Amino acid sequence: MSQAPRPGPRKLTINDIASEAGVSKKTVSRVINGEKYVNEETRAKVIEVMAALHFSPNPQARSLAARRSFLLGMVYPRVAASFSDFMPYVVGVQEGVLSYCRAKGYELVVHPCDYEHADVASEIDAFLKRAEPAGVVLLPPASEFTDVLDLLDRNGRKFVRISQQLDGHPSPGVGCDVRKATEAMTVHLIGLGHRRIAFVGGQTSFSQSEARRSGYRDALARYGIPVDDTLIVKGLWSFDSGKEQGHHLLAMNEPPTAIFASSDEMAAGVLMAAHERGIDVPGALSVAGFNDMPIATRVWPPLTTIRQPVYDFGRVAAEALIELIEDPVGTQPGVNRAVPFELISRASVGPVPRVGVTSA
Amino acid sequence: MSQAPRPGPRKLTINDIASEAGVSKKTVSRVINGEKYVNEETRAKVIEVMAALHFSPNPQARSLAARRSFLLGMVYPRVAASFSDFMPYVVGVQEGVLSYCRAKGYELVVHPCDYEHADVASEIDAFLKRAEPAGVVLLPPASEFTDVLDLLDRNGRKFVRISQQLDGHPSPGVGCDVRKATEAMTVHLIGLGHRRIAFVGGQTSFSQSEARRSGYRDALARYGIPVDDTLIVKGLWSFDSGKEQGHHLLAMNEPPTAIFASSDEMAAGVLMAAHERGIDVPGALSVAGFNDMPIATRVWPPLTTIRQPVYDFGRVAAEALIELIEDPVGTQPGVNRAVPFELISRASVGPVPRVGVTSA
DNA sequence: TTGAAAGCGCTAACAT
DNA sequence: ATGTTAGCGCTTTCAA
Repeated sequence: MSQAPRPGPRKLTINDIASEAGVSKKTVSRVINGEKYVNEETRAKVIEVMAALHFSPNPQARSLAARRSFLLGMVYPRVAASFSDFMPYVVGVQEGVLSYCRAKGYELVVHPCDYEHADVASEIDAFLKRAEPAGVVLLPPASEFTDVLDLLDRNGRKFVRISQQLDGHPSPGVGCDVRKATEAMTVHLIGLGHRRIAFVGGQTSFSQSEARRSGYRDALARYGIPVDDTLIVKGLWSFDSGKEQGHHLLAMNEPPTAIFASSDEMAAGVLMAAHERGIDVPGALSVAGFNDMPIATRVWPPLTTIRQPVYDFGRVAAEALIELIEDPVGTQPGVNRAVPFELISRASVGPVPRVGVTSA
Repeated sequence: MSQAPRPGPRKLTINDIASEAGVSKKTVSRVINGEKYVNEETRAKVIEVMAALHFSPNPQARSLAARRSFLLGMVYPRVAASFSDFMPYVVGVQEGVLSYCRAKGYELVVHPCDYEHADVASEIDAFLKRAEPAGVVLLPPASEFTDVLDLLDRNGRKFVRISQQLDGHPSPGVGCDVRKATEAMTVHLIGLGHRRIAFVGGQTSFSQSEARRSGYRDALARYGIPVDDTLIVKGLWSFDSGKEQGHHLLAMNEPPTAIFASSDEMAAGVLMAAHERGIDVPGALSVAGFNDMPIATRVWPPLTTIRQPVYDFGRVAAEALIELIEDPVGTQPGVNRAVPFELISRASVGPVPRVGVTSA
């Protein structure tokens, strides 16, 4: 019967390997940890015995004795139900982190958390106490909550932030320059002749919303285009809010010729609003998104957008974190690592329409 | 300076709590583990001291001494790059698992793995050896690979499968009856007058593809509709393959009036093919999907589909797994738990067109 | 380059 | 209801 509570052969320990290989347990330990000063023949013998017996050292015992954990933590928002545009971001980062930490012998403990309720900082702290990972990668929005960062700092936790605000805290940060990316997209639209460019931002509580908005403003300023505040609206990052704001903008007396939404999810919502109003995209309206999520190529027309290399975020963050853990003296704590973004041009953006015909 | 390698106050141990509370360390241990036979006053005192000192027991030491892990593992396919339709499934299950295992004091170690290369069974086995979780939740396709299940069994691992094939192995399984769900959707289409119903299945190597196909066949049989094999095609679960198969089907001399794709991703691809051919959905063609993923409501028209309660899969699987771990004698190993599916009716499916006009 | 002894922080087994 | 002792499987420290 499957999974019956049978005793099984007693689990192998380092002692079994030691006696089988004819060395002391300490020597086996040295081989396991790749230490220097082991005779190459001894090492080979030990490795051979371990392989033959399918031995694998007990990670908990190792952690206890060495006073170090072989676990890395990752903190991010719950994304299954709401907030789903963020899902590919989280998963991408997660796989990036794993690609590196596996190679370094760490496993990943995940901690999605609810940001609606309660005291997030102590919730995260409690997680760290329960799991005791060697370090933790923080994704937005936790990576941008000062009270979280300060608490972790006070408790001597090692962490790396993945954030749009690299210089938001004196701890290592990884991310793209979002302000610059937003500016690049806006310049792209201006280059196609657009002048009435609307901007659908996110909730102001997220600092990245602000970064995106200022990139938009800077680009307009650079080309001497006056900022029309009625063209700057706020969504909630969601599809529905994008649709709502799209309808709002397209119902204006003098509607924009281009709408730049600061997430693909919202851009898809804008697209839906245009469809519902019979407005041709990109003939009468250009729509741009942000993030290059899967949805960007699932809608019609596919979205021009900004790609953030989320997998790289994860890999680079894991790299920085493991450096911090394994070489706490050599590492500059506050060093940030910027990863380049990419403007992806697809069919949802085109030249400004010749005449002011934008609605049916 | 943030995250400097400072010594910090020596970490608290159970001994500190014991002396502070004026009891032995064993009593503290009893309180931590919620054991019976502790005087209520003593218990209260210990709890008070632990709270006051912000004490949290070292999980690694606990695991070592008690010879049990407080980690649960989760094995699933890598979904960031390819295969992205599966992402919400994985994330949903993950959050379901977490909702239950946190409540029970377990943390979750994740293991996305590549199924393209190598020996999956030993790859998973190596993960279990490195992390030594108390048990593991297997998602498809690992949950349907007999060699994986057999190896885990031989090694005395505790696991629960989330799978479409509940009776595919004598170990606990959680999932929906997919054959029945496919049948229900086909019957739904038949009820709307459709007779030429195409079916876009998945890769035959996945057993769930077969279950879905047979549900389709059964429904047709029940209504005395002959099976036209040219209407049964294979995709790769992906958007692109759905689009390709959609074009193929719609280019037929006598094209189907309804296309039932066995994933939303593929259904979205079919929709795209219809758009490209100027075929009105649902006026001239009905399109149904499977899974009720976010994309189902991001396309136009939104997809009629089958919802699988993935969060519940996760929660129920964690429940079953922890039962297996904590009460290995009382649990029936082979007990499966079916979770009900739901047919979600949206605008992509309508009555069969009056005349045979299906293309522009 | 190797080994012996001590102990990481906790729980099991057996007292009392 | 509580305490004592021994040890979980490994690494550290120090000696050889």
